Amino acid sequence: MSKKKPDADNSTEEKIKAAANVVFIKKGFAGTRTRDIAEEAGINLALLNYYFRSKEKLFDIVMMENIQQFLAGMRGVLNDETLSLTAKITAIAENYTNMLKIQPNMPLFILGEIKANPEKLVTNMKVKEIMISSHFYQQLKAALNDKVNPLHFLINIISLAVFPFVASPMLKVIGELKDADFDKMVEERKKMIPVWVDAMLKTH
Amino acid sequence: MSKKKPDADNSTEEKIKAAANVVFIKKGFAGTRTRDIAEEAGINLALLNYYFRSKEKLFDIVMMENIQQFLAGMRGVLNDETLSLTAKITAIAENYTNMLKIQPNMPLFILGEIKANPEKLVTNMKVKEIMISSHFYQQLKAALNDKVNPLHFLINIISLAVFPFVASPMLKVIGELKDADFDKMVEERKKMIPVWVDAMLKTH
DNA sequence: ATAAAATTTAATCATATGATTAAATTATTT
DNA sequence: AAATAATTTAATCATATGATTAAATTTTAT
Repeated sequence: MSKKKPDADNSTEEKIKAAANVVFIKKGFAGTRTRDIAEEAGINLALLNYYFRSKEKLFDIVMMENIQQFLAGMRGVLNDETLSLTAKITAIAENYTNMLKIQPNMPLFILGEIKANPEKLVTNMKVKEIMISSHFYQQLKAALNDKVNPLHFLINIISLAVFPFVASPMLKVIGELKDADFDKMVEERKKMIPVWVDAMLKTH
Repeated sequence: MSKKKPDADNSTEEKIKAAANVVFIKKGFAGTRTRDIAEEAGINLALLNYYFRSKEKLFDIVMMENIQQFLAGMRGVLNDETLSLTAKITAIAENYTNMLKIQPNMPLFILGEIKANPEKLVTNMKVKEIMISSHFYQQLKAALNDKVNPLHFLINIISLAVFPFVASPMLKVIGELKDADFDKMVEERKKMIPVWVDAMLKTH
């Protein structure tokens, strides 16, 4: 039962998960071959099944850890009672942008897989509670005087921050953007999104 | 060379394309089995290859027609010189929303497949020309006095209109939305998006 | 050092899936 | 109606891919 290398992290298992993450995010579940994951991890195919039993089990684990990590990052900001609404929006936009600059393929991957299998999200994560019961959501509600469903603004903020990454291949064509130009735009948006959202809020 | 039924539209071919559209949009390229398309079309598998030679060829055709149809719908609005900028934004938001209510899975499908194969878009479509050289884009540029890249607002408008559909499975969980509630929100957004975008424009 | 346990591998299996073929059926032309 | 062309099908092929197995190797415990 004891580990081969109790001092190091369970390196093989982690290596497979990291490799799976890379390949799954790049190709989606259906497009991924377990052999690709094995190669990316520098191990044999059988070893993958030895550790994770099946492609789907491995996928579920990697997927869940991704979402968990994502929510963890956001949770702190959403419930920091010292931050004003505008300050929170700024922090959210920065959080998303910084994360997505590192993992630009994540949103499309997550959205695609949730669509393919919505019940997994419902069952395993408590996204709803984290969002709706957050201090941020209450501030939003207050700012809107019950005139508009706050969900609209949750959508708006996430849209403005995330959509550019989801649509980046198309934007690069339409706008003839190099990677550096895209980065520059995304940085500009970090600053402008809070201003824009403030202006939108004031229309109600 | 003559057709079996010259009066009717080439019904079998069209039936296969329609079926392929349904299945591809639902499952993506990798997740789609040609047998599923055949079944959906009510024909035999071999017939699919008889007409379209291969899965990929069929996919390319269906994909291109989708994008073409989409751009065609937008093109008229973008270049209608009688419409003010705000009127165009209203029309764009309505156009997108109405289209996406019928084909809600389209954006995720298109974005996913473009990511998997960006060069196809570049080669076959002239998205860039249609967008950047449009009357709409010039109006946007004028309204911004060269202070901000107009591309930001192209992104903003599309984000606000399209993202809710891309993220709908997640939104339905977060906001506990039934299909009817989601429809209602989307209808509300049709009216609010132009107001919001106006407010955003005025911040520059 | 030896035994036991854990890890890794090569080889193989079973199935799914894109594609082809040759024959049968249906429509069109003469 | 007969001949020709177009359409449709069942059967089959070839390959890709997820998974398993049994043996080899490496690590850990005694």
